[in-house]
Amino acid sequence: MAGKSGGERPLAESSAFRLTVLGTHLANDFAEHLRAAELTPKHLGMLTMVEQGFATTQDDVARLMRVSPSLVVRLADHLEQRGLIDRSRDPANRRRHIISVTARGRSVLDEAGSYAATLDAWLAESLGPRLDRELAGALARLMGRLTEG
Amino acid sequence: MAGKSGGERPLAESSAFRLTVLGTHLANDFAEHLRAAELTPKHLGMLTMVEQGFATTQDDVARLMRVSPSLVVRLADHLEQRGLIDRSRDPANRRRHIISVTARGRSVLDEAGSYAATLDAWLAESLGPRLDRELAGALARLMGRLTEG
DNA sequence: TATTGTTATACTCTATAACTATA
DNA sequence: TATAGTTATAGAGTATAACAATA
Repeated sequence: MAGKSGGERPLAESSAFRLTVLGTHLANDFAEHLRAAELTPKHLGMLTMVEQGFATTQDDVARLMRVSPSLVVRLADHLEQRGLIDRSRDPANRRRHIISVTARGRSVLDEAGSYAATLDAWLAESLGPRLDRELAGALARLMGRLTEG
Repeated sequence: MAGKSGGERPLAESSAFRLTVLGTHLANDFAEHLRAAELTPKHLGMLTMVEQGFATTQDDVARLMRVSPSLVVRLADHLEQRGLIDRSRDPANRRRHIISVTARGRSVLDEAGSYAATLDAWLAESLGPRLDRELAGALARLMGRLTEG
């Protein structure tokens, strides 16, 4: 009886597990939508982290998104080639690249936001007004935890 | 002014976008934890869908998880080799493989559930009792939508 | 002719390791 | 000696297409 049916809640009822399932489904939706622009959800994530001011260098992005620095190079190359970000040396520390989102990058974010609104509408329709508002509140809090720590 | 700053909520405040970010982070945590057992989050997802009765054949799994049938073959091979599922022909329709979770499979799910509980604890600690309960309610509803449709 | 599953193949994503340049 | 970024390489994950078996 070593941890056999250990009294805990089953995996399928765990909020963490449910968040991964839902998150994966929605990430698939974003991926399909972004394919036309030759972008992936990770590109969008990086763009957002920079635009929101949570990351200003590639190193920031790597830590925040928990991906390898070499992947950030690829993402940044890709975004820069398409004119969605600018890279400039930090004069204070010439090892760093300071990333900024261009006007075209912001318009990509706007367009993605408008697609996100259609997904949000599906959520709202599934949840009804009260649960939808409660979900939004919880997610806002959790995003804060991710970007702070 | 073609959809420039189109009055919508910014991407970063979309619940759908936040769910993908959170879901990806948590999926990373699951992936790290599962690595020791040579399993991925997708293996766990398949195991759960079968154990919960939402999928009984490989085709069900493919549709429910939105992955290709050929990937399901690989996942099933992997799980079967480790004794976590059984595959048997459906006598009523000999094209189908009926999947069932073995005792060892259930103990893997139990162990994963106990890891999920530690992630849930982090969520609860971040949210406090009320938001945590509200999140759980919203997620339960949304999971229902995924498995029904 | 459509469904279920399988195999062969190729491609995308991502990490690791070795390297450059700054500090 | 440590940090930021890059390059080269290899591995994991996944889809597509062609196929076999059954309905």
